[in-house]
Amino acid sequence: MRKPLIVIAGPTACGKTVVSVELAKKIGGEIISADSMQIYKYMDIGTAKILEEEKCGIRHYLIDELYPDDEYSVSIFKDMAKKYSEEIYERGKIPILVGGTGFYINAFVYDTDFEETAVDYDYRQKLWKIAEEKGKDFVFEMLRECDAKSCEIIHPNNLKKVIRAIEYFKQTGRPISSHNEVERKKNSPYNTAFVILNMKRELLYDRINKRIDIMIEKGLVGEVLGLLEKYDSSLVSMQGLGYKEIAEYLNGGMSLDEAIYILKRDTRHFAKRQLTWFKHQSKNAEWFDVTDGNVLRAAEEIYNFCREYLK
RNA sequence: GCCCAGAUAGCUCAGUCGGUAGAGCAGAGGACUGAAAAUCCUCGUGUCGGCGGUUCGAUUCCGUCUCUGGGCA
Repeated sequence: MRKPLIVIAGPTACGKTVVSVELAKKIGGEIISADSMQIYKYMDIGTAKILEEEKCGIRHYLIDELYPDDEYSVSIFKDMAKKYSEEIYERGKIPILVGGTGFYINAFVYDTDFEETAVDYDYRQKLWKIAEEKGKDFVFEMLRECDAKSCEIIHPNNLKKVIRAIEYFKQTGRPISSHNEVERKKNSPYNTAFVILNMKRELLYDRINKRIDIMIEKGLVGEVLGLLEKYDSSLVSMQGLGYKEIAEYLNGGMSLDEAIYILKRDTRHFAKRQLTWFKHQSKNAEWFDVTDGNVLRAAEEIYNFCREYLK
């Protein structure tokens, strides 16, 4: 018997947080955040992190658990999420995976195997340097020697992925392309009610723009300033939307207006990428339109949809 | 009122020594399996301001009108 699991996904600013709390109340669920940025402490305004009072007593996991200079990745997420979900089942509750990081969600839902190898940062650095000196194509040809199949899948310009594929081969002696093929065919160990929230594009973009204005009003600049006093701007956490743009403004790279313009634009682009992911990578998902902004109605409909999976 | 400079894609602009046009941004679509809020790929027809004239042919040259900057009064 597969264990019940609820997933609430959707693009940024579509209202996942509020809907998920409503649903958790109805079904006796606890929330696990599938978000690559809300995991970090001190990054509150820019990540639109849920406030304590908004949690309504519902337990939330994987929020505020790491420091901005801690390592975080799909693999770490999956392990932590798995640990928490088991605790939730033991307590007789239902885990609700909520977030916009589709890659993380799939890793958990399909229990993707990331093997035991550690990330080899030095080797990545070395390959990055080779690319700088001899060009991306040179590194791409290096990949061809160990994993020709990946060369058909990965674009030569996508250095990051080319390097990861080479790193994977170095560590395991097997091509990442065949590993991916196996993982992709996996069946989920969960009986998942996969919910995706969406709304009219125009409205979504409008909400994103407004949300960023509110972040600025709430003091995003001060938050980033505080982070920069303690942490390096090259950290992965500091590449998050809202952090890298404001950091650039604070470093004198652009005006505040420019930074805000770019932040809004890039967040819109990000929302589009999320939607593309869900559209094609989230199989058997049920889409719910929340254009009308009626959270209670949405929660009710989603509740009815989920009940099937909880029997 | 006079003089100058503009008016071309949603925006900023390039260009056509006369053969109906192209960049960046916006926008749209897509990929993705240990950096994912990351990384990468694809997509550009629009009365070339209006009306006349010259010409086989005008967005391009000429005239005129309208609008927008700037200058002089």
